[in-house]
Amino acid sequence: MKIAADHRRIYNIKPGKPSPGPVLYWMSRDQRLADNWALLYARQLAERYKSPLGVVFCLATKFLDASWRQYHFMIEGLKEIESGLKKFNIPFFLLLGSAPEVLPAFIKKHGVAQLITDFSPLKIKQSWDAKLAIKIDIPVSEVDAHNVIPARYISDKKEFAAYTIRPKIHRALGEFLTEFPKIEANKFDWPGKFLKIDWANAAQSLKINMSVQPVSDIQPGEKAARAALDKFLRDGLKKYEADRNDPTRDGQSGLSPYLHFGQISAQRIALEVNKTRGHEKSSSAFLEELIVRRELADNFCLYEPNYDSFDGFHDWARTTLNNHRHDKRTHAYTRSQLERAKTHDDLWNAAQTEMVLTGKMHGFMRMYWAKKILEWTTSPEQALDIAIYLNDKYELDGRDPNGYAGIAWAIGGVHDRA
DNA sequence: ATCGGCTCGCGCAA
DNA sequence: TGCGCGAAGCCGAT
Repeated sequence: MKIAADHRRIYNIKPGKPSPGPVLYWMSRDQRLADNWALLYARQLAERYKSPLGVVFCLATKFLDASWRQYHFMIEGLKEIESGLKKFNIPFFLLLGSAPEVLPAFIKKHGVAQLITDFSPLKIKQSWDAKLAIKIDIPVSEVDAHNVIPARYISDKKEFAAYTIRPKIHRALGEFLTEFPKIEANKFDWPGKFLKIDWANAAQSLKINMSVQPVSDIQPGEKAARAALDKFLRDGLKKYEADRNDPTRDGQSGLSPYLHFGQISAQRIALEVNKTRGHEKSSSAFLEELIVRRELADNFCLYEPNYDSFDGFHDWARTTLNNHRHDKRTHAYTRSQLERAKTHDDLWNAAQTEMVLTGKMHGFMRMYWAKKILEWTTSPEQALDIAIYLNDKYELDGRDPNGYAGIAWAIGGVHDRA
């Protein structure tokens, strides 16, 4: 008996009756084969309609402020998916360009009958979905493969703070924090031959900043993600409660780059943490970060279109920030000075340098880092722009709802007390 | 260092 | 309508 994807994970972007023909999963945010509800659902449809199944990834020539560091991390993960899909009789296609630019022709050429995609609350993915939907005439469904509790299901509005979403999440966990079925090989062959993907050519198509180099001590991909999880379960979890907020210790999980690219499932991490025993305080603190705070960030971006601007802050926060627009700054720095870690503050410079060199900043330092940018620039709008620019350009886990929500918290009091 | 008063909107209980 | 409460609180008095 197969476990079907929960209907509450599925949202019809474009309703319609599927005709016979191939099922296509347009993979975007959830770049993995294991524990992926969008892939499982697509596989389920292919079984029901006795159809071939393919997976496509559309490589946009640029994505927000992503640089070669993040594209490299992502492309290495996608290479693993290309080879991994072979044993499931599912071809992997890489198209160069954004989905609304390149998918309609592909769908037409291959007679695709239904399209499945994964869920992201970010404006860029939502707008790709909408633009694509009006260009094609087949049904399109979105599956929330990223959240343990689907974002559209847990709440239909912008939550005020963690304490308003937390009880909803805890009530729903019993139903959603369940084991995944294993993906099985598809029974129906995709017609035609496939060329091996030319990854070098794909990299050359990018119009991005190539000077931010890949990092060497975080290995990309689904296998590396699982290894990092196993290491955390073995060595890190027991010290998590005590060490996580000390930037001089290695007390955090290090899983956020993998979570950001969907190279590991949060639900998988939660299941494995729940299998451990004896570190209840650490486990519950970690699950609060992994589930409540992460899914609160998705909720913020889904229901607040101004998640990356001043207008997304509460009235009381905008009032306060407006009242202090002309306060004298003891230090005022340009974006370039901040980017090059040229401030008077050794601690801030160290955090900034850590991010530039390693692609991550300790979570506790991120608060200090962002709040000082507000203090040392001439307007909250400028502070927000600079924080987002730096975060998106250097952090492996940038360009993520967590980043936008975290920066909005630091600069605009989002999810904080008034 | 510690303490108490304070913000203001949400959500539950009554 | 009242009341308790909030991610790593804020601030001034002692």
